[in-house]
Amino acid sequence: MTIKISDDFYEQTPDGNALATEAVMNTIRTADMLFDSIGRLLRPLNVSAAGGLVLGILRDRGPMSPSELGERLIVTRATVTGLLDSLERRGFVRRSANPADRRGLIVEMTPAGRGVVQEVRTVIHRHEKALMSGFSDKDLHDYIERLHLIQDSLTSAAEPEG
Amino acid sequence: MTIKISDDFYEQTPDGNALATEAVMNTIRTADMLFDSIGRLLRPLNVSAAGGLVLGILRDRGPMSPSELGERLIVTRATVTGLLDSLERRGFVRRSANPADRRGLIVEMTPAGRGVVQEVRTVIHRHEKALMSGFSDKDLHDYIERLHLIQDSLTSAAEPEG
DNA sequence: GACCGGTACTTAGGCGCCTAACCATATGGT
DNA sequence: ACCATATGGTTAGGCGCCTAAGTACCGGTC
Repeated sequence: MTIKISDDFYEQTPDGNALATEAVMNTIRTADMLFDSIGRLLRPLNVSAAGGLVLGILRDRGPMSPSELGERLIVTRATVTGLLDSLERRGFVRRSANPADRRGLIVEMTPAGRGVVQEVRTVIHRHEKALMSGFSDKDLHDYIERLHLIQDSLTSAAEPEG
Repeated sequence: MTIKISDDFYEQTPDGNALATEAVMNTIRTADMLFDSIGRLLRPLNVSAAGGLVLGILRDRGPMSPSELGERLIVTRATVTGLLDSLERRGFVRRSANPADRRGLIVEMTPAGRGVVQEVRTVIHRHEKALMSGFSDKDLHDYIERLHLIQDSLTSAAEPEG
């Protein structure tokens, strides 16, 4: 990501569909705004949105390897290295050797991390609820379903012989 | 952006709403997948998604200042500097002095940029149309409307005294 | 005509993401 | 045992984004 595109953008070509274009652009733009708003919310807690996710996973699932974190976050191991560097610098997380596999590490939260993760969660869930307060449960359901359809469409497009 | 979150993620807190959380997470995830897919599509053309947008705007609107580009893209001028550095390195864009204002620059496409932008547009619009082919126009309309509602909600949350 | 606040762009530094390449270790097959 | 291959993590380099700070210039005021 990230780029939002003014509404007036992107002339159509003959083989396009203006509504499809608008749907795609607005999905990206909305997500970007959401992500930014979460980042701003978390800033006072000294955590990034991505860092908050790492802590949340660690809290729910307990200590795990960087690789497993990467799988859950759906990012590469290289990205996890960077996230952990940052979280470790802030004292929220600790890397230790995995006694069962000398290549591997085990990542666990420190007490400081444990303290911040609850705040992160509370703040974010409150934010999400407020943002979506204009939607009924049915609306949200339909909306989520459409997102899933798009995701499916993307997945099958990416791996045609999946 | 960017982070996608496994579905099983994020335990709820009492003042949250699981559907709202899911809606937010899936919006971000979907957008990220969309953005990635566009990036992959554009890679053979030697343009990034953001670069493609810059070229598209320049094509539709003609030469303009970096500041105006930033407004249209909704990014800071610093970001535009980087985008233009990259596009200029690839020979798609040229910066020249603005005779009317010695602080300012004018950005315009080179012939190479003009050549690539049509390809970019065709490829992306075809992609978007294919992705959304399972949706009726009404579906797309409703979907886009919901995205707008979320954007409005975010905007009013960001500037309470707007 | 000197000054001051605002505007245009760049630079520096940080985060999050990626790919490619590189160690170290693990593991399965012969 | 030995080698090929696979896996775990890091590093290097690139992109896109940001904030903060710096330089250059504009325009209006006194």
